[in-house]
Amino acid sequence: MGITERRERERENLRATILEAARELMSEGGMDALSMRAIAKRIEYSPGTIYLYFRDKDDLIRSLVSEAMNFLLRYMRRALAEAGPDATPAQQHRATGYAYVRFAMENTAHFRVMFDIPGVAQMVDCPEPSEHESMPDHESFEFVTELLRRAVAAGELDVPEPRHGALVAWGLLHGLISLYLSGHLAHVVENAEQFEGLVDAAMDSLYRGWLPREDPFAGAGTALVKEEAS
Amino acid sequence: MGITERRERERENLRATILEAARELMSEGGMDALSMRAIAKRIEYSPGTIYLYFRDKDDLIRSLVSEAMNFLLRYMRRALAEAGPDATPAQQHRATGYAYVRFAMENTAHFRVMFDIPGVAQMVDCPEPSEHESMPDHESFEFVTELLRRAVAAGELDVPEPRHGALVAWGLLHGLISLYLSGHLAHVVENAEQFEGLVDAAMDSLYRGWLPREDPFAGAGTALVKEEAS
DNA sequence: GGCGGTTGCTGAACGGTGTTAAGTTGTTGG
DNA sequence: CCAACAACTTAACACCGTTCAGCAACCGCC
Repeated sequence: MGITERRERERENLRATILEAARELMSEGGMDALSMRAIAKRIEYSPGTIYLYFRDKDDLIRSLVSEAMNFLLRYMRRALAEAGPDATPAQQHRATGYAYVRFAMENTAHFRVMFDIPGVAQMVDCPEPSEHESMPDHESFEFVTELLRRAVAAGELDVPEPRHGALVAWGLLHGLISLYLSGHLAHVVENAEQFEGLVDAAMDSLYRGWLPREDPFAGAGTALVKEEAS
Repeated sequence: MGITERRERERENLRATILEAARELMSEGGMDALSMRAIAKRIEYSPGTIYLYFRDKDDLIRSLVSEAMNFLLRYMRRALAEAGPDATPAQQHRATGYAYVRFAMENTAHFRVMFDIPGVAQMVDCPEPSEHESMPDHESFEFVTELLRRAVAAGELDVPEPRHGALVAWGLLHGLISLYLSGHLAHVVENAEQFEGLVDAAMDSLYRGWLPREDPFAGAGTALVKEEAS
């Protein structure tokens, strides 16, 4: 059965080659440069060949996103490892946040294909059953939530609802990155360093809101800024 | 000179008609449905005609974005008016935040064209000199910053750097909306009401971090969660 | 009144896109 | 040895943004 195995291997090989070419094109020229014909030309195959390995362009992008998700996960794991074994849960959470930002800065094209394309989330979430391994999208999210939960258990933070808290932190960083990458902050933050400062300030604001209070009555102050009219 | 004026009026009229058709197509079928040919068919003109009123598809989109920006601004002004004349600055700030979210929910297509398309910010920022009235993009941003500054002046909030603070609030809401609209929160927040709850929680976290503290030493706790290794 | 020039618009074309179906190889198994 | 199959190509289809020659209808002017 060595022959059929070699066939299988070669088949997987071409599939990987296609994905690699797609990844390169995306990184080099953005999403516009990612066309089926361009991929075909780069790997020196006919455009039709790609459709023997991917049902769709969407299918191909789905694989690209899945790849990028795993890549992001590695960023976060590495940040966790670099934070050291005696880092507190809150420190670990902050480290994963920075990893998210760093991933977006160092792999802008991947970040964009993950989050800019409408409907890509549904695509990755529900592939045809057993098509490919499911995405680590909310796997990593659950992981971050767990960090927050541990920080609460340790008395380090006071997050009313860790699930919400994780979402808030994610949204905060994601929004800042998104606005920065799309150029809407061009008039406010001029370069990457300034943006890092902004991220720092954002995290400070967030964690300061989550600090446990000695004064048991201090929490009531929140109502101050709550809107009364719906 | 009534004739040339009528000509001018008719010209502007067709321009407006084109924009209206584009707006409708965008709202109905998303960004994919917004093609020059589809616009032409809808207004019953030849595709080439559009190029007599807009240099580019980008130019057309730029106008669409400019429109949407003004629309968003109206949302925020209205929210401010509805908040009442005796609303505190912080309450006003929160109201504009909700207006931002409401705008995104009720005009998803407009929101997308404003923020999803790469490079649209630069397009709107620097149109050819005196092409059209400049965008209210960071006009509204400056306005929100001012609200925050006033809240600080009134002793209602303690925001170290209002400019950063406004960005953080913007990023937080924008990120949550962006993630929600792209479907990445589908597994965590199931419907619009849950999302509103999430927005509430996010705002609570944010403002809680900005509450002024009686205890002058409490602020030092922020360092607790700051990462030491770079 | 007729005429040159301008204006507003058309329709076809060009090169690009994703996608598919028929056709062409080369290999393999009975 | 030949039928079946797999991998791949080729050519087409329908769409896209964009351009440009041409064509009526109208303008001011002689």
